[in-house]
Amino acid sequence: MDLFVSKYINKIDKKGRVSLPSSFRNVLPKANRNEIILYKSIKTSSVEGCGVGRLKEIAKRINNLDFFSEDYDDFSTSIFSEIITTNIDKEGRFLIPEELKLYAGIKTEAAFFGQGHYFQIWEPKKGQKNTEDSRRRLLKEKKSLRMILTQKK
Amino acid sequence: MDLFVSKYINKIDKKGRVSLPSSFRNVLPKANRNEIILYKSIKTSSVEGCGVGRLKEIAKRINNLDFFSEDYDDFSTSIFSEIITTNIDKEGRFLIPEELKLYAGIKTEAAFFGQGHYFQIWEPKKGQKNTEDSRRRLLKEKKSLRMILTQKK
DNA sequence: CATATACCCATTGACGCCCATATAATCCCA
DNA sequence: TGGGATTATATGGGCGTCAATGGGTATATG
Repeated sequence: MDLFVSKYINKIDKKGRVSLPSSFRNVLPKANRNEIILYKSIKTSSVEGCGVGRLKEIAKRINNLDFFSEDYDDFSTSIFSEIITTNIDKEGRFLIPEELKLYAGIKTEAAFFGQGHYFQIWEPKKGQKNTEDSRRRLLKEKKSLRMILTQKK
Repeated sequence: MDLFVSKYINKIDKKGRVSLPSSFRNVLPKANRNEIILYKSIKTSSVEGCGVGRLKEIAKRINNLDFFSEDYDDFSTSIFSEIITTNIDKEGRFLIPEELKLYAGIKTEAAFFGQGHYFQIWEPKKGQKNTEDSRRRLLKEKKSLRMILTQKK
């Protein structure tokens, strides 16, 4: 499985370390298995994360923009300067920077939610609520849900 | 990681020295790890910096502009004639030239913003404001943001 | 000679690496 | 197939190393 799936709740120890769920670690390419990137979610109060490979693709796209345009600066500021790289230790743990923990309201426990090509880290209760809200919204639109699930390509 | 990412705020000591963030130093090629180039940002009141290798890339970008346009002269004058090379000492510190500090309004602290293939140095508060403004502009253009972030492949 | 800059050394706190344990999952063989 | 043995995962803690910072002294440069 090369996608981030499922949900896990892990503890944050005194030093601020938290285990990246084992199944998430296995999604990372063997080459860069000891490094991930974290950033504030744009739409939710959670932290999002993924492997560095995804960042390199984004870098490539930004680099193709007009170098002297305002957009170029905006993208590179909003993306590169807000991204934080974190190292994963031999036990599979990493540190969530203080600023990001604050943004997501995370204190002693972190809830990891697989999102396919990336994952989200929530304060457990907020994450739970988000799941419920999101499911409720989805049920209101069964039609479009069916469309996605039955789509042939 | 071979890109300048994240944000760091470092102090400038009495002698005017400031540490280049460790993760930024690691982006520089092992060969020229003790030298960077600095110049005034064209579009913002910040100082931009990068490894010496990046110069060639900048030259190429400018070369792609219309040779007879005003922009060509302006960019090439503004950038090339104003570039300053600076040495990094054994502790990873360097001096920001007085003129550049003045240009960016930097006094006692320097905020380093990763920008992918280069970085910016801001007076912390101005840098903070720039980040917010830039993010605001981008959110107005959700479409283009999605274009950059969406992974297809 | 005066100022600026490079080199050396010291301090502090954060982080990485190592080792240890408990619990859970998996395996393996009688 | 059952149950003990092995392995993996999550978690806790000690300790050495490194990054950021401060300061003294030598060296250079005009």
